[in-house]
Amino acid sequence: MALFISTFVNKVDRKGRVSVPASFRAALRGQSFNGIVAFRSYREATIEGCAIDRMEELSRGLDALDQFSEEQDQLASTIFADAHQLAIDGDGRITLPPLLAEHAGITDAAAFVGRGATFQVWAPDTFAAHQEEARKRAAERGATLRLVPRGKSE
Amino acid sequence: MALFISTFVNKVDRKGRVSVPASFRAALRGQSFNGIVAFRSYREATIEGCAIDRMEELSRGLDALDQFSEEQDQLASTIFADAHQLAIDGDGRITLPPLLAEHAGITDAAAFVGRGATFQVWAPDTFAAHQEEARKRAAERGATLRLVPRGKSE
DNA sequence: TTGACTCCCATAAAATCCCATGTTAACCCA
DNA sequence: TGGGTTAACATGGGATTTTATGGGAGTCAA
Repeated sequence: MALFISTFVNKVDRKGRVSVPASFRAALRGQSFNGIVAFRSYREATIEGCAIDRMEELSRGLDALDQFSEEQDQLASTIFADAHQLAIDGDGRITLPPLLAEHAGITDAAAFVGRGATFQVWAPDTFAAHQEEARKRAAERGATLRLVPRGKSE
Repeated sequence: MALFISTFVNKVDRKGRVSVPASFRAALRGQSFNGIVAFRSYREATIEGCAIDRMEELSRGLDALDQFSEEQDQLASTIFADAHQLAIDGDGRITLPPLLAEHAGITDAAAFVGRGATFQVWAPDTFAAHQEEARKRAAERGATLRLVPRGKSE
C-alpha cells in the first residue's frame, strides 16, 4: 500500500514547474498513469492530490452517499469537474495549472503535505498557519488519536 | 506482531546517522518498507517511532471517517504531515532529520526505547530524567498494568 | 511568430551505498 | 570447561548516486 508521508517544500520555477518529492513519486509508481490527480479543496486554500487509482475509490464513495442529496451533488461537481491530471516529466516534476496555483496562493514555492492515501499542496506560509492550528487542537484533544479504529492485524 | 523491547543507546555520527538496535530491526523485518516511521511527540521532547504497517492501519482508519470532515482533516495533518519515513541503510542505520533531532534535543547519542508496538528515541539525558520521574510517580500511585483480553484473530 | 509545452542537459547539494575496523557476543570442539 | 574461532554489531570515512532546480533547444498550434 502506497502512503504519502511527511511534508516537503519545493520551489516553483518561472515555468510553473515543481519537483514532486521523491518519496511521493515512489508511492505513485506502478500505476496506469504516471502522474497525479489534483483538484481544489472546497474547504481550504489548498490543492488536493492523489493517485489516479484513488479517484475510482472516491467515485465509489460518492455513489454510497444519497444520490440526490445536495451535498453529493456539490462534491461531485467540485471534485470531478475541475480535477486535473498532471503528468510527471522525466525529471520528476509537474506543472501546476494557474487556476489551482492561484486557489492555493502558490507563487514561488509549494509544500507537499502527506496525508496517507492522499496529499495536499499548499503555499508554505498558509500551511504553516494551518498546521499550527491543527497541532494546537490536537494537543487539546489528545484523546482523539485513540479513537481511530485499529486493524485486526494488531 | 512486531515488538520493540528494552533500551539501547547508540551514537549519532557527524552525518546524523544512528544504528537502529538489531532487535528493533528484526521486529521491523518483512514489511512493505524497510525502515521506520518517525514523528515528533506533541507532548514530550522525544521522537515517536513505529513500523510502516502501523501507518497503513491508521490510513485505513482515516478512510473510515467521513472523507472531508474536520476531524479527518485534523488527524491527517497531525499524524501524516509530521511524520518522516526513515529508510534503514545497508548497515542498519537511519539518518535523523535535523528537525526531529532538534525537537528531542539529540546531538551525539540517541536512546531507543521500546514500548511494545512502538518505540521512542530520546536524548539519553532527557530520557534518564523522564524515566526517573515516571518511576517515582508509578511508585506513588501503585500503578499496575492491566492486560487487554485477546481477540480471536491473534 | 508567439506563447505554451515538452524534452534534454548541467550542476550543486544531499542522501545513499560501500568498505574497513574495533568490539562484543555467540558458537564450536577437543 | 576452557579456549579459540566465527559471526554479528556498531561506527567511521570515502565514493557514488539521487534529487532538486535552473536553463536552453525543439515542437505544435493558434
